[in-house]
Amino acid sequence: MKVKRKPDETRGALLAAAFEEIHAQGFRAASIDNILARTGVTKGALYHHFPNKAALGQAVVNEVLFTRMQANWQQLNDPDTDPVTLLLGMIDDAIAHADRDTVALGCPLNNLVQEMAGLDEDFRQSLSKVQSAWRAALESALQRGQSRGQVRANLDCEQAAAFLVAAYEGCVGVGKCGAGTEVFTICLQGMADYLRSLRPASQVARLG
Amino acid sequence: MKVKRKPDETRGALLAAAFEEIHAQGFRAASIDNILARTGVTKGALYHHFPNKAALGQAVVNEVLFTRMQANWQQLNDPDTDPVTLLLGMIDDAIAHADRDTVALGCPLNNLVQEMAGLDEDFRQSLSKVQSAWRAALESALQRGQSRGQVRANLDCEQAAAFLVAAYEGCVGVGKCGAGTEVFTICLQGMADYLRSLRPASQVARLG
DNA sequence: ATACATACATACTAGTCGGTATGTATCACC
DNA sequence: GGTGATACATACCGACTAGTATGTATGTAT
Repeated sequence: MKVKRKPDETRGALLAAAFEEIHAQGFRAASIDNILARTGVTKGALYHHFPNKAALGQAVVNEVLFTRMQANWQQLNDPDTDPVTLLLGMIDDAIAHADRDTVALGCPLNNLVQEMAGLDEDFRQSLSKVQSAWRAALESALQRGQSRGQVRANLDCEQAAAFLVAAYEGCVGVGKCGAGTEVFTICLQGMADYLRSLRPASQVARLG
Repeated sequence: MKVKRKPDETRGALLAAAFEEIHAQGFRAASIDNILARTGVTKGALYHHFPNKAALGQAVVNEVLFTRMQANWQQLNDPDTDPVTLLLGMIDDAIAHADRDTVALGCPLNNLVQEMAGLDEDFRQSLSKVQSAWRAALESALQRGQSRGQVRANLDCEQAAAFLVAAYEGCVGVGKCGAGTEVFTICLQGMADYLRSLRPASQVARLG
C-alpha cells in the first residue's frame, strides 16, 4: 500500500491537534500520545517536525494562537463604527454565545499565560508578543476614536488598552469558576459599563 | 531518642508547604515528594492526614487560601473611609510592592481557578466559595458607600463587584506575561481610572 | 500492666510520560 | 536508475510520580 507523504499537512494536523489538547489540558498535562492518537501521526513523525514538546508548544502559540486571535481583533479596524460601540458589540456577542463548555475551557492565551509564563522564558516571550499585539490593536482603535471625538479626550489610551485586555481575560478567567455562565455574564456586563464610561461625557446620555 | 508527636503541627506544616508548592508549580505539577522534602514529614504521615493529593489540595484552598484572602479584604469593612478610596489605596499598595517575583507567581486563587476549575468539580466548588466571598465583601462595601453618597447611585453593585474581582485577577494574570512589573502596573492604573468612575459625578473633580 | 488507637516511617508497586534508537519507505535530482 | 536526503514508523528506555503495604513507635484508656 502506497502512502502519499504530505509534510505540510502532517505538521498542520499536529499543530491543530496540539492546540486543542493544550487548550483543554494545559501545556504540561497535554499528552504527546493523545496528540498522536487524535491525528493518527506517529511519534517518529512528530519528532521529525519538532525537536521536543516545548518547541511544539511554542509553534502552537506563534502560528495557531496568534493567527486565531489576530482574526478576532481585526474587526476593531472598521473605520465606520466608533471603537466603544465595536467593543460593546463584541461583549454582547460573547454573552450571547457563551455556553458552559466554552466558558469552562477559557481563553487559550490566558490559560497558557497563567500556566507557563512564570516557568519558561521562551514561552513567556511568545505569549507576550500575542498579548502586546492585542493591546496595540486596542490602543490604536481607541486613539482613532479619540481623534474623532468618540472617546473621552482625557483617556490614556495605552493604559485603557492594557486594562481592557486584563479585564477581559479576568472575566473569562473568573467565569471558569462558575457552575454555569452567570458569573461570566455578569462580569462582562460590568465591563460593558466601564466601556461606556470611555465615551465623551456629552455622548453618555445619548448612546446606550 | 524520644520524638514528640504533634499532629496539628504536622498537618499545619504540610498545608503551608503544600500551599507554597502549589502556588509555584500549580496543583497537578506540585510534587508530593517536594512537599515532604520541604517539611521533613514522611509519606506515611502525609497519607495519614490526607486521604489523597486532591484532598490535600482542597484543604489548602479551604483552610490556607480562604483565610489568607479573607484577611486581605477585611480592610474593606473600615467604616471611616469610603470604599473607592480604600480600593484605590489597595491598588497603590499593590503597585508599590510589586516586584518581579511576586508578579511572576501570580494570585494563588486565580492560578488554581485557571488550572483546576474545569477539571475537578470538588476543586471548582471550593474555589468558587472563595471567589464568592470576595465578591460579596466588595459588594457590601460598595453598597455601604452608595448609601452614604460616596458611590454613584445608579451603580449595580453586584455587577461592579464581580467585574472588580475579574479585573483585578486579570491584571495579575496578564502581569505574569510581562518581563518586569510594567504591564502589571499599567493595568492597575487603568483599573484605578475605572474605580474613580464609580464615584458620584459631583465628586469626580474634587477627589483624585 | 494490658489493650488498643493514633501517628508516623520505609520500601515498593504500577503506571505514565517525554524522548530516543533504529529501521524503512518515499522523494528530488543527477 | 542509482543515491542521498527527507519523512515517516516502531520498539524501547529511563526518569518520575501518586499511591500502597507493611511495620513501628507513641499516646491513652482501663
